[in-house]
This record gives sequence, C-alpha cells and structure tokens, in this order.
Amino acid sequence: MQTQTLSKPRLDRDARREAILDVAQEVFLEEGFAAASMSTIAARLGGSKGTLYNYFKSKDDLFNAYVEHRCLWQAESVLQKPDETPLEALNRVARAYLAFVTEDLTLRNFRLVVAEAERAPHISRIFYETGPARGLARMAAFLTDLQATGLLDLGGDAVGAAGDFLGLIQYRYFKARLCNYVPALTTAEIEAESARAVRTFLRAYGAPAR
Amino acid sequence: MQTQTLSKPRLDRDARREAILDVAQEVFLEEGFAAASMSTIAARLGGSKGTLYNYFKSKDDLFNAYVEHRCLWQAESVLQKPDETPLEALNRVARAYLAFVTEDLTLRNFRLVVAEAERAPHISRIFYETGPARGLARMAAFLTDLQATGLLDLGGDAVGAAGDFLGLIQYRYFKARLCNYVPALTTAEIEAESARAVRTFLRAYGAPAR
Amino acid sequence: MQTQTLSKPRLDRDARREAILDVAQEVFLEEGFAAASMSTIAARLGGSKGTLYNYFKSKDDLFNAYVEHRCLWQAESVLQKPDETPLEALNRVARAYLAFVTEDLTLRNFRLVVAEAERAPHISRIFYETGPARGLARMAAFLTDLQATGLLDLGGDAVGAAGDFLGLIQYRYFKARLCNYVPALTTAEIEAESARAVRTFLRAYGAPAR
Amino acid sequence: MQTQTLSKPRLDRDARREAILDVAQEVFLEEGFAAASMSTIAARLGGSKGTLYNYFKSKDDLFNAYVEHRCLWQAESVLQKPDETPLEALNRVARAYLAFVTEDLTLRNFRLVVAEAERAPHISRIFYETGPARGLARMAAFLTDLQATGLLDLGGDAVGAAGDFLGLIQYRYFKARLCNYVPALTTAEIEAESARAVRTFLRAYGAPAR
DNA sequence: GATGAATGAGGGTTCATTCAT
DNA sequence: AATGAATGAACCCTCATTCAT
Repeated sequence: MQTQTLSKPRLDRDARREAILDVAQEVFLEEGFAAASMSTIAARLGGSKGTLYNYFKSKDDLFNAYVEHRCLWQAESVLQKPDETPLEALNRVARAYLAFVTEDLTLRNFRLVVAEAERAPHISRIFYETGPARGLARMAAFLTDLQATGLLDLGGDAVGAAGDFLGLIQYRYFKARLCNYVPALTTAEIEAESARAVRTFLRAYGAPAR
Repeated sequence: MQTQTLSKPRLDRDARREAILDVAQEVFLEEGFAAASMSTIAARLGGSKGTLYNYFKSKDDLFNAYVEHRCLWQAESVLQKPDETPLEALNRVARAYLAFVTEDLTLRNFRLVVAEAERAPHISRIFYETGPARGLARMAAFLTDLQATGLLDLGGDAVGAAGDFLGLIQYRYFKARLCNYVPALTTAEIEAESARAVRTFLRAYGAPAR
Repeated sequence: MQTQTLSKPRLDRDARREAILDVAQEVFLEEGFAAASMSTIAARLGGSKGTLYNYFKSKDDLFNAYVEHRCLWQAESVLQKPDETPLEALNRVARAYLAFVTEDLTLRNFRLVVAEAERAPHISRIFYETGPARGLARMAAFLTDLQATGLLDLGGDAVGAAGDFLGLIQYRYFKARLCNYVPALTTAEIEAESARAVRTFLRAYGAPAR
Repeated sequence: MQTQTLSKPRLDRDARREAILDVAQEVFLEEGFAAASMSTIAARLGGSKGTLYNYFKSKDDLFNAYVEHRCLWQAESVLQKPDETPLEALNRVARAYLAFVTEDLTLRNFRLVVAEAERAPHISRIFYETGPARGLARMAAFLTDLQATGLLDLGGDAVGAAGDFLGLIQYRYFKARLCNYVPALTTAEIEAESARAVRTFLRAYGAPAR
C-alpha cells in the first residue's frame, strides 16, 4: 500500500520525464541542438518552461539525457538467426544493417550528435561506444559464428573482417544519405547493394571450397 | 594604368573578403553554424559588424560562401602516380585517402556541413557532390587505370569497386574520428590500416596471377 | 474562492498590459511609430524588453493594440441634450466637437495613425470607422432629431447636412492645429468659431420661420 | 565663355540635386521619414551615400529641402477664370479643389509632413503656410471677386466664407481618403460632391436674387 | 566632386534561466 | 510539483554618418 502510494507519483514523474524526452527528440532532430529552444519544447509539451527545468536542470542536461537514453544505436536485435543457411544469414544481416544505417531517424540522430562533437566530445563518444562500436563487436561475434559453419575464413582477425564487412555495406549510401544527396533507399536498392557487398566480402573472406 | 588605379581597392576588398572567410572558418568550425555569432566573427576580425555585412549580406550568405569556397573536399591531387609499381600506387593512394579523411580539418568541415543538412539541404548536397562524389569518381578512374596494368580485375564495375575500396579504407576510423572517439591517427596507424584495406581489397579484386 | 486565487495574477497581468499601453502611447505619440523604439518603451516602463515581448509579440502588435484599444475616437458622449433649446443644443454640440477635434491628444493620435496609413492601411481604416465615420453618423442622427423640433430642414439628406456641419465647424482650425500652426484653442476661440459655423449652417439649413 | 565654363558644373550640380530630391520624394512618400533610409535613396539614385552627403548634410537636411522645395501645396493655378458665368466658375473651382485635395500625391505629402509635426514643427508650419493658408487666402480673394458679380454676399468676412466653402467641399472625403477608407474619387464623385457643396454654400452665401 | 568601405550605436527579437506564487 | 512572468544578455541586422582615396 505504502509502495503503491509512493509509486504513483514516482511513475507520474517518470512518465513526464519520458514525455519531455519525446518532445525534446522531435525538436532536437528538427532544429539541431543550438537552434532548438526550451520554449519550443515547453510549448509542444503543453507545459511551462518552469516544469521543464524541474526535470532537467539545463538545456545541456536535457540534451545529454536525450542522447544517453534515446539516441542509442540499437543494434541489438540485428544479429539473430533462426534457421537459414549461413549465406542467407549473412545476406539478411547485411540488409538489416544497411536499412538501419540509412534510415531517417538514424541519420538525424547521427547528424545531431556529430554536430556537437566539437563542443560536447563526451556525448559523441558515448554515442560512438553504444552505437558503432557495439555494432562492430557484435558483427565480429556474428562472423566468428559464421566462420564455424565453414562459410568464412576470417584469418584470425574477426574485428578487422567485421569492419571490412560494414565498410563494404555502407560506403555507397551512408554519406550520400547523410548529406541528403539521395532519398531514402527502396527495398530493391537495399537488396541490391547489400548483395553486392556480400559478394565482395565473400571473395575476400570466403573459405576456399574445401 | 587605369587598371592599376582600380586594382588597388579591388585587391583590398578581395583580401578583406578572404580574411573574413578565414575568421568565419575558425568560428564556424569551433561553434557550428547556429552557435556561431556574427559579433564573434567581427570581433576576431578586428572590425565592426557593419563591415561584415558589407561583404556578406547575412549569416547564411557567409556560411554558403564558406562552404562553397573553402570547405570543398579537395580530392584533386590524390590520384596521380609518378613511377612506382601498381601495388605501391594503390598503397599510396589508400594512405593518402585515409590520412585526408581522418584529418582534423576534414572532419570538422564534415561535421559543420552535416549538422545543417536538415535545414540547409542544398549546402550539404553541394558538399557531397564536390567532395565524396568526386572522390569516388576519381578513385574509379584510378582503379580502371590500375586494371590496365593487370593488377586488378574490377569485374566491369569500376565505381562499385571504388566504393568498396573506399569503404574498406575508412570504416575503421572515420566514424570513430568523427565522434572524437580516437585521437588523430599516427603515421603508423595510417600505414597499418591502409595496408590492411589494400590486402582485403586485393583478395576481392586482385587479378588472378596470369 | 478559486476565482479569487486566479484573479490575482489575472489582474496583475491585465494591469501590466495597461501600463505598457500607457507607456506605448506616450512614446508612440512623441516619436511616431517608426521612430519609437521598444527599448525606450521598456526603459520607461522600468522593465525589460523581454517582458514587453511577453505581452505583445511584436512592435506591430503593440501598435495595433494601442490603436484599437486606446486611440479610438470616443465621440460617444457628444450628442446628448438635457433641457435646452434646439439652438442651444446645436451650439453646444458644435463647441464640443470643435474642442475635441482640436484637442492635443486627438491631433497626436490622428498624426500617428495617418502617418502609417500607407504601410498599415487596415489600421487607419479601423481608426476612420470608429472615429470620423461614427461621429458623422451620430451627427446625422442628432440633426434629424433637431429637424423634428422645426429648427432645421435637412432636405432629405441628413448625412450630407451632418458632413456640411462638421466641415463648417472644423475647417478653420483642424489642419492648422494638425500642422502646429496655431496653439491650442482658447474657450473664447472655440465659442466664436463654433458660433460662426452654426450661423452659416442655419443660413443653409435653417427651416424658414413658418 | 567664362560664364559657360562655370555654369556647366553649376548646372550639373543643380541637376544632381534635383535628381536626389526626386528620389527622396519617392522614398519618403513610400516609407515615411523615419523608415526611409539614406542607403535606399542612394541606391535608387545609382550613386553613393557619400555623394548624397555632399549635397545634403544630413537626412534631416534632405527632408527639409524636400518639404520646402517639393512638397508645397501648389494651389496657384486653381483660381483663374476665363469666360464663364460666376456660378460656373464657382463650380469649377470647387471641383478643382476637391480633386486636388483628394489626389494621391497630395495626401501622401500631407501624411508625410503631418507625421513629423511633433518632432519637426517648423516643417509642418512651413507646409501649412505655403499650402492651406495660401489656398484659403486665394479662395477669399476669388470669392471677393465673385461677390462683385452679384452672385454672393459674403457679409464682410471673405476669409470666413472661404473657410466655410473649403470646409463644405472637402469634409466628406478628405479624412476618409487620408485614412485610406475610400479609393481615389471618380470624376462623377467629384462632380456630385462639389456640386452639393456649392449648393449648400449658395444657400448660406448666395446674394438675394436682385 | 565622387566614391564606397568602415563604423558603432541602436534597431527588433529570442533565449536560457530564475523565482515568487 | 507546476506555473508563467520577469529578466537581461545576446542574437542578427540596419542605419546615418564619416573619411581616405
């Protein structure tokens, strides 16, 4: 009972916090950190600026909270494999990665964080660690698994191979999308480009057919 | 003579313009577009804000001028080869590219432009065209030349191969540097990483020994 | 009770708004719209510019508010008559109108609004409607009443007669006052000029002594 | 010869001055004094701001020069009469006056001058003297002439009668036009309104038939 | 006499932040 | 805990004016 009495406001407070982060995300992504205004955020929230400052003690604080809690590169679910051939798995993962990395939200978050890299280096560092770095590690683990199936020969450097794989997959479109040079990729484009990357990758890392 | 009479102020004006762009570069790179202030630029210039506005009619105008005149990705000199073996050329180019792409100024310009990609898409587009896009095209031409020496077999898709090459070279460090996750690369690191990329690339694209 | 709790700040806010309009009036009348500065208004108010902008979202908004709420031509009370002869009523009304129209505040507001007629036509139009137009209509009604007493014969065009009456009353002094050519009218001057206008008016519109 | 040598630049200088006043007129009438900018004037002139200041030592000076030299109420040509009946003359003059007084240029000049009446009283005073005051005097003289034809009986106060006449003519439209409440008058409207004014005037000031 | 670059004060406006309620 | 009025510094930009050329 006591628990419940206490948990109610606690939950409310947390819910409010999340709501603020939702709005902050919108505004930061639309305007960038510097151009975003606390007034705008408060207004969209339907609350007052004072309330905002009850939850986050400054604009910087809010930004940090957003990056740390919301803007993580959720590479988690990418690397499972149900029942498929190793090659199918490789292709599926390549597609998933390319799709994720060229997706609008990913790019906007990337721009947001990178924009502040000079003034808030620790933020971009956190971002890199929880995002690309973790993705690379997982990819290395995944490729190691795949090596066990006999599909690949990583030559003892799984991380190197993983980097090569990711580099092959994304080079063609990542920067172009980041710079708004091309529109969102179609499924067909993702299919084609990731297939191409896999082929190249296999030429470099495929195990010699015994 | 008349020319001379006229050229005096003309030169002064141009010199001043360049000086402004120099200072603008500093400030934009340090603060980002939104956070940079015309007052700061004027102050560092030792002039008045009014003067600034005599040369550039708005902050946007100044920013555009900076991006278009100063922040181009000068990939030009990268792709020549004097007298060296094709393999040496490939390695040299890989090193040069990696060095350029992880260099401080390059990264800061990249951040600056990408940060504004949402609000000023045409700027990032110009940037992409004159930078990465051109670099890719030149790399494709270079690889085609190298193919003629018998070192490579591009399989009919020079641009695809060029993209793969560039992807292999930079994946490991580009994002990491962009996010301030690692310090500037040492010569040794450049050497090692580019060599690694070349090896992988040759496994995928090397022509079968006659 | 709740009402009271809420009404406190409400009243404060309204009072502040009025105070701002008071100061804005001063400054606008002294300087004109274009030359008036929000800084001056804020300074005289003893507040900050930020506060000003919490009440009025722009200088234009403040100006509109002033014109619409403060600078209306309150011709209302002019046209009553207690117990007096029709001729006395006519004279009294003539005096009141002339006094009002040559009064300092009236003239300054007129200058202020007319000055912006080119750039803010809707403002001067509102001003005309609530001021001169309404005054004319009331005068027509008043003269119609007077006609019923047998004093006047408006010949079926009450509005025309009202215009003539007002024209006769004010021509001599209105423009002159507007241009600062003559100082504020003395009671004697008002008396004399309005009497003159009434005499002329009666020669044109007086009903023939049966 | 010497004269000619000297007069050439002299003429040029005067011509330039006039050209400046032409442009100043445009800009002042469009923007009002405070909002008009010397830069705009210089730009439209095709010259430099420095040159402007060679001819007029300040913005105020330019404004004064404009009002004094250009913005006079040219009531001159109004009061001639060729061969027409006195009544025709009266009507013609009424029409001319109403047309002039409701004409766009007249109104814009009036607004311009009146707007500055508070801060530059001497300017509006000059304007009044050379404009309305002179017009009134001429009208008085004209009516006196007409009295000699037996058409009118001014009752010994020609100026009073002239004021009444002018008041009758313009009341209906002058303020309305000044406030942009009605568009420019058509010939028919001028005709009708001035005829109405003349009829009223004659009822008040017409000499008893024979 | 003409130029136009330079100036610096000041324009309107926005903002992150504070604090009494 | 929530409000929203108040602040004042800083924003981008414009201006009348000066002065070396």
